[in-house]
Amino acid sequence: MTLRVYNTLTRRKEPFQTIEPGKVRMYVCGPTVYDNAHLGHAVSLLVYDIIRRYLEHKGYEVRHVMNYTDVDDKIIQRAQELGEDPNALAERYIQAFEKNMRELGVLWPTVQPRVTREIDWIQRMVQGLLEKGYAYEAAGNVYFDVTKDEDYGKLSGRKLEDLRAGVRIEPDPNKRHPADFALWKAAKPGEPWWESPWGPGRPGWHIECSAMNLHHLGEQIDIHGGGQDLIFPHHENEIAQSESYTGKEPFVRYWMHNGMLRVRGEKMSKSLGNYITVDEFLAQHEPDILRMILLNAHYRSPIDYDEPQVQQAKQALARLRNAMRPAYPNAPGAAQEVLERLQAQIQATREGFEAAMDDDFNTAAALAHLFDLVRAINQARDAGATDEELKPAQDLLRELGEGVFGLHLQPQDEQASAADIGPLMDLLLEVRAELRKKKQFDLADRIRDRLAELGFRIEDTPHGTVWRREA
RNA sequence: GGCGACGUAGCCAAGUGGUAAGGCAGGGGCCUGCAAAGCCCUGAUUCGCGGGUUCGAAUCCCGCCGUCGCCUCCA
Repeated sequence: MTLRVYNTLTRRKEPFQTIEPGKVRMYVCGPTVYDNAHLGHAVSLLVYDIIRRYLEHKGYEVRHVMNYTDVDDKIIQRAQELGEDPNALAERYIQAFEKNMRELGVLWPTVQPRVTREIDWIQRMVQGLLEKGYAYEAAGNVYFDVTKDEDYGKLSGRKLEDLRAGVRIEPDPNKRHPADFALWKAAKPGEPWWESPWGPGRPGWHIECSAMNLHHLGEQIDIHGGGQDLIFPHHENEIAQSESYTGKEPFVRYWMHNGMLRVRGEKMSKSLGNYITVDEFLAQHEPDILRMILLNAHYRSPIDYDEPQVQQAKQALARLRNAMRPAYPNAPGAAQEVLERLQAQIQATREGFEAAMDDDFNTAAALAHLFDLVRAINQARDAGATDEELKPAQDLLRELGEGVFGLHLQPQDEQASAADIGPLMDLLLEVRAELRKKKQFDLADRIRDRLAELGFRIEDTPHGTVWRREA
């Protein structure tokens, strides 16, 4: 089965073929670091994390680049408001962002370039675009001339005439066409600047990604990802710059765009003020809950964030985790027929999961296959299967649920601490079993309740009492 | 105004020509002293609405209604 990926450029799912066999060059647009990350940023991180995990699961070696925009209007403005050095401000938010990345458990990008450290590559591209006649200078600025680019608008499906008509802000008098965009911006007093052939200034927003791609991945790449809100103008402009500069098409084989996170039907964004920061979310919920919310939908669909969603994800996650629980105490072993059914489900799950993921990373369908496996595991456990007998199915659940989806189905620390208190817990449960035998349920329940307060859940199954630590 | 996406049970959601996955919530049952977890059974004759194409459509076409995104910085 081959992977098929939806390409925004062609608006179709296409067979996934990399430039170099077995290797994927993937670029994902990172944040502008002028404030704390909100859940929208987290969605993007998690979506491409899951995509990358699946590619690696399939055996690809992924070179994953995620940039930081660490110099731009908003950073400068914010720094001026706070009386802080723009570089220091950017650095502060990069650190905060990376803390969130660690908390969310995303695989670390191979390279994390920053605009301020790529100035020479950026200038080289600007210069090249000028020389080739795709750009022009005006008052210390350099603009890309969209009329020189034959197929400008192909990604977002826009025509130049429409853009001219639809301009909402007053056109920059330096621009020849309203859709022209800055490659290099002349520095205003008090702004960070670099020396250049066109005078002191700094890079425009779009050129950085083109330059970083060229520098870290090459003239042509396999996957370029980002939020759907970046399709226009950001990615459209990237294509224009990169293809005009290198003369090679396509710049990107597969343009991927994730759906927006919404709140009460509207996009979660800074400007609307309807956002929840990653820190705020993580103070209330574990990161896997956000992962579950995403896994339950397709990455290209918008997702509404609300409390019911969170609760549903939480319950679903608990169901996955419960399947990882051990066999009942003194399990006698399941009947041959039961084990055969479990074995058949293992096979069906592996195949179904991969087929779903191969279809443009259909995580919702893949997750459904995981739940089928969950049911089979629980059935087998109820039928008396031993740990040994459950192991192959649970191993698969862990391989796919943890390895590909990035969930934590069996936290390491829980197991470690469990080992330490095991004997103590056995003693307590022994006493409690005596109490129950003597029908002293008030005392037995008190032990159960008190242990629950301490974070240990006791459950009396038909086969004996089991306990586990609760998060 | 232009470009694009979406509308499937109470909720989330997959499914893009062959007769509606999965999860959450709910109801009934099993198990249990109770609880929890788990298991079994249970829900859309129907996929925003109206036409059309087809032997057959949630899936294709046309129209309408509604929601959202982009066109300005945004993951």
